[in-house]
Amino acid sequence: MTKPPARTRPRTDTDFRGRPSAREWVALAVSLCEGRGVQMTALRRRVLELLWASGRPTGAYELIEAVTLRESRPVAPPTVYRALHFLVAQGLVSRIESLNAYVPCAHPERDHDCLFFICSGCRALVELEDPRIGGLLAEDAAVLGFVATSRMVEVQGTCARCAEAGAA
Amino acid sequence: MTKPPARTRPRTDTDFRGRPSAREWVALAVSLCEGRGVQMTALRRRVLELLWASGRPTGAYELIEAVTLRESRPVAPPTVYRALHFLVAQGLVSRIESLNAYVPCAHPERDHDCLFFICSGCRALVELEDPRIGGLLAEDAAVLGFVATSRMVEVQGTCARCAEAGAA
DNA sequence: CTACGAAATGTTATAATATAACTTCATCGT
DNA sequence: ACGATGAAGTTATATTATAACATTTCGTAG
Repeated sequence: MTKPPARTRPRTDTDFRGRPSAREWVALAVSLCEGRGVQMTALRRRVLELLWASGRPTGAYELIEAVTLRESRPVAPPTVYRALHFLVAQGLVSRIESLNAYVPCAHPERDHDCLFFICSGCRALVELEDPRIGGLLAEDAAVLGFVATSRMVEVQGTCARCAEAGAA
Repeated sequence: MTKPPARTRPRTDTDFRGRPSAREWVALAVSLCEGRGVQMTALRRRVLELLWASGRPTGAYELIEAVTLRESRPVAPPTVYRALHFLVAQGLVSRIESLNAYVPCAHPERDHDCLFFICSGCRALVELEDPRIGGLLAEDAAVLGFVATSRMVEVQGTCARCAEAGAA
């Protein structure tokens, strides 16, 4: 009774680290940019690699430090912020508003309608696709005559692992 | 086929300004606090009134200025931030993450599962309740073994009025 | 009534996040 | 080479938020 008929199964990557190797994933991003006629420059790529390597939501200033280290030269905020803007615009990276942080998008090849589950215990993030949510949001937007350009759905809480461990 | 069976109708206030008068609404907030045994102090109430009066998502520093004016004395950031934390914790105010701004919650008496539609044309915000979204999020969380404590759903776009006017 | 504790607020300084404005560099087509 | 364009460098600053500690307020136990 409380269980609605399963229509489309939500799909998750449980932990977005892992599966595609860094190289595969970055290569995909590069080819997407080529296909769109936009430039995946060295800097943008570096930011993308570092973000992927981090394996968790990462703040801009943390990235600035990481790029500085990796390039062995000081890199100022606007440089990294510009790269991030580009990557977000290309759908390769999502900004997590409730953390002021950034994550690589697990499936940049698909037009993404992602939900983010953020564990306050371990700071990990799980990205999940559930097209049903997008459908309802579209429906609600239509009722309002509202033309949506982007959506963000972020759920705070405790992941399974941390819940077991009794953390918060 | 594409239309799911309507279960619960979404409900909106179209524009959260208007309907309840400032006095009614603040009185409701006060009585909720009494019922919970928490203190609605003069400062917290002042912040709430100013937020309600503003009629749109309002930044913390804008509120600081407004309180300063209204109280005819300088008020420092922590003072207002503390009031905002309290009001958010009590469900009287929502923080809009994608704007770094705050809005009074239209229906503090109900446990809220609100969606926010944010117009980039006129900066207005529409709050909408759609229990179906909360249901799906709960379902997805369950699949992950994730224990949710709070959610945010924010949709950016253009409201009906601005769309007509051809704004962006 | 006063002394205490708890909660709220005041005060000062600073942290964390992000962008404005302008300059320089690289690349590409002519 | 030349100029146009987009990217990146550079400097300064805006915006948002909190840490840390002092003071006030107020109910209540003694």
